[in-house]
Formats: sequence, structure tokens, C-alpha cells
Amino acid sequence: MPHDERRPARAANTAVQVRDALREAILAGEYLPGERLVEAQLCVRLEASRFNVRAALQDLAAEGLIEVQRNRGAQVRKVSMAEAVEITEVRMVVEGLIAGRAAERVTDDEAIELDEIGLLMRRAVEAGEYRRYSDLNQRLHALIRDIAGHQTADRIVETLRGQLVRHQYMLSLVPGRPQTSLPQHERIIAAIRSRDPQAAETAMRTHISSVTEALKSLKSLSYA
Amino acid sequence: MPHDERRPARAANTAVQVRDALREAILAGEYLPGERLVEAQLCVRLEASRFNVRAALQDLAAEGLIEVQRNRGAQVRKVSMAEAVEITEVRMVVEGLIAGRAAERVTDDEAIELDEIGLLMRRAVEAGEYRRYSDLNQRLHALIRDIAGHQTADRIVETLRGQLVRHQYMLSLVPGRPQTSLPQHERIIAAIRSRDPQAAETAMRTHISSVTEALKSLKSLSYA
DNA sequence: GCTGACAAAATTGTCGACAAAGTTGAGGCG
DNA sequence: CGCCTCAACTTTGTCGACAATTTTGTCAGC
Repeated sequence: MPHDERRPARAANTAVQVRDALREAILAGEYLPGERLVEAQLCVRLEASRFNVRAALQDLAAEGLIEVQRNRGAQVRKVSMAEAVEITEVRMVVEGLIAGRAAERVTDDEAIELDEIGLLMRRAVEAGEYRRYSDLNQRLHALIRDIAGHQTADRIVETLRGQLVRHQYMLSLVPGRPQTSLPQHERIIAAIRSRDPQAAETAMRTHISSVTEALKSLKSLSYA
Repeated sequence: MPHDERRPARAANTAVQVRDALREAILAGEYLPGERLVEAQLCVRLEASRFNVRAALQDLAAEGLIEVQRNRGAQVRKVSMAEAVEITEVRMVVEGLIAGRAAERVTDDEAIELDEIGLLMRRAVEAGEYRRYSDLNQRLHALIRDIAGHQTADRIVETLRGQLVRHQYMLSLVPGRPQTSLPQHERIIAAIRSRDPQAAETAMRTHISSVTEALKSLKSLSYA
């Protein structure tokens, strides 16, 4: 047996653990955009050596979650509204690709699953359970990505999504969004179910395009 | 004056220099896919400390140019034909987005520049100067990206392109390619010039889609 | 001659210490 | 009173050494 399960007194988390924990923390909003991430502090907070903290920071910088400046350390990346729009635009076309592929490859079982989520979504909106609707939204997009099985596109969408968490939170507060997006989701599901790639791509793009519009309208209201 | 220009005897290249040099080397084919990159060797080759070599390797791994396995070191990433197709598919939609935006924002001066490249391309094909045509191809795509001014999309396309260098080389050997792609390029230019985003996106997608087809046809011929 | 285990070598992983750069605050000068 | 200078402190950058792991090589036993 290579190593003992008990950690050597003060736990030394590995680089991967540190990376995931830190990403989680940033995405959870425990560090605000623009906030400086001091290595020594992170060592204490995450119970890891500076070596591993540093590696984690480098990874997250590559993901676009933080920015590092030479001799100035790392800080949580501020994504401007303009960048948020750009990111959403790229997501639009890539998720469109994914939706189209999902329509080509969907199995009967998966089609049933799509219907189920669609039904639950409608019920959630009718019951005013927006939190639940938001969860289902994520599940729907994840399922579509599963069906498509497009690794390269997946990775990109996942990365882009990570950079937007803060804005997505703001978006969820826009009144009337669920009423707007529910029919869009239903159209996406219908297109994939009927195995029509062209329609699926168009439906997905229309959907995310409306997210972009919502973002742009927020631009005038919110900070900056 | 912060530091002397003369290096301290045995030059200690910085992490950024090492990263760029190593990327260059990999893209130039000096290291073959699957080849192991031993840190100690790279230290000598690139005249840098192991610390910087390591940082560079981590960066290139994030770019998808190499793969690192714990306790097993780094090796140049082998992209399978299937992955190459996936990557090209994503490039197709993202470059489509870029082309559409370019059509929205192109200035008169830029339009002239597009025409010039188009003309040079036609001449190069007619003269059988395929090497020159290939260079112009890159210039055209770069110019379109400039016109579009979409940072997020740019970064993604650049990353994806890096992962494909080896396959692109193979592609350039497919006989008859220039004759196929020249009219496609001309259609893209025409669409952007006439400020028709929809047509520009379609033209670009058609173009890259034909690259995907060429790749797929190579699948049966080449290795693997 | 082949297979397995064991030892030796090569390679990567981790850390702590020190160097270099940036930041802040106090004091003096105009 | 404000601004500049300089020094102390904070934070990041770099390295060399050692530990852990994987890979390679050898030799006995079948």
C-alpha cells in the first residue's frame, strides 16, 4: 500500500484538489471579480502548499476564470458586459452545433428523457418555481450535450459557461424570462425529437440569441 | 535600470519565452505526436530552469498541444482523425460567426483589402503556386478575424488551429484542393463585401465544411 | 528460453528558502 | 499643505534539493 489514508497532520491537498476547490469558491462568489488572490492566504484557506496553489492559479488562468499579471499576482477576472455578450455569441453557435448533432444521434430512450424534462419545465413555470426551472434548464442543456457526444464542443461550452456565472445570476433576475424561454426550450426539444438537425440548430440559436438580447438590455441598467 | 541586458552566462529564459519556443518547436514538427517531453532534456534544449519548463508545459497542456499524465510526464498530443473532425466542426461554426460579424462591420478600406487578397489568390492558383496560395489563405482568414474584432472567438479559433497543424499539412497535399476552395473563398469575400452577414456565415460554413469532408476522406487513406 | 521478482536508474512531484519586485507609510523638503 | 524620497513590509518569482513514482535492467527459477 503506497500511502497512508491519514494525512500528515496539516493536510497537504494536491494541485487538482486545490484547483477544483478554488474554482468552486470563485464560482460560488466567495471571491468577487477584481479581488486579489494572495497566494499565502490561499495556502491557509485551502490547506495546501504554495507550490500547488500556484499550479492551480495557472490552470484557472488558462480557463479564463482569473487573470495573473507578472509580479502582481492573480485576481478574479472581471468580464465586462461586452465580453459577456461575446462569450454568449460563441456559445450560441457552438451550442447550435451541439443541438444539430444531438438531433442526428438521439435514441428513442433519450427522446423520452427530453420529453420528461420538457414536461417538468412547463410544470415548474406554471407553479412559479423558478429556482427549479433554472435547475431543469441546466439539466436540459447537459442532456443535449450528452446526446451529441461532441467532446471538443463540450469543453469549450463548459469553459465559456464558467466565465459567465456572475452574469447568469443577474440574468435569472430579469422578470419574465421563464415565460420567454420555456417555449424556446420546447421548440428545441421538439426539433431534436423529430431528428431535424437544421431545426434543432436554429431553435438553439434563437434561444441563446434571446439570452444575448437580455444581456444587452441589462447593460444599460446595471453597474458599469 | 532594473536588469542588465547581458544574460548571466548560461541564459535562463523566462517561462513565457520557454512556452513560445516550445510551442514553436512542436508546431514545426520537431517533436512528433506521442513523443515524450522529458523535463531535463527541455531544460538543456531551451536553456531554462526546470521550474520554467514545467510552467510552460502546463500552459501548453491547457492549450491542448500536449498532454500531461501524473508521474508520467508530458507528451505531444496525438489528435485522432475523429478529434480532428470535431475540431474542424467547431471551427466551422465559430468562423461562421466571425464571418457574419465581419460582414456587419467591414469598412470600405477593408473591403478593398479583401478584394486584393482575392485577386492574388486567383493568380496564385492559376500560376500553380500552391505554397503562396496557402499563405494567402491564412492571410484572408486573419484579415476576416481582424475585421470582425471578436476577441473571444479569435482566441478559440487560434487554439483549435494550433491543435490541427499536423493534419492541415496533410490536407494541403490533397490534390485539387485549391481549385475547390478558391471559389469558396471568393464567395466569402463577396458576401462580406456586400455586407450580408447571413450569406457570409453560410459561405464560411460551406467552405470549412468542405475541409471537414476532405479530412474524412483522408481518414480511410492515411495512417490509423 | 521464458517469466517473474527484485534492484537500479531515470523521471517527475513537492517543498522550503531565498531573491526580486511591488506596495505602503513616514518623514523631510519646497 | 502637498509632493517627493526612501525605507520597511508584503507579495510574487526562482531555484536547488530531496522524496515518490515509474521505467528499465538483471538474474534466478522453472
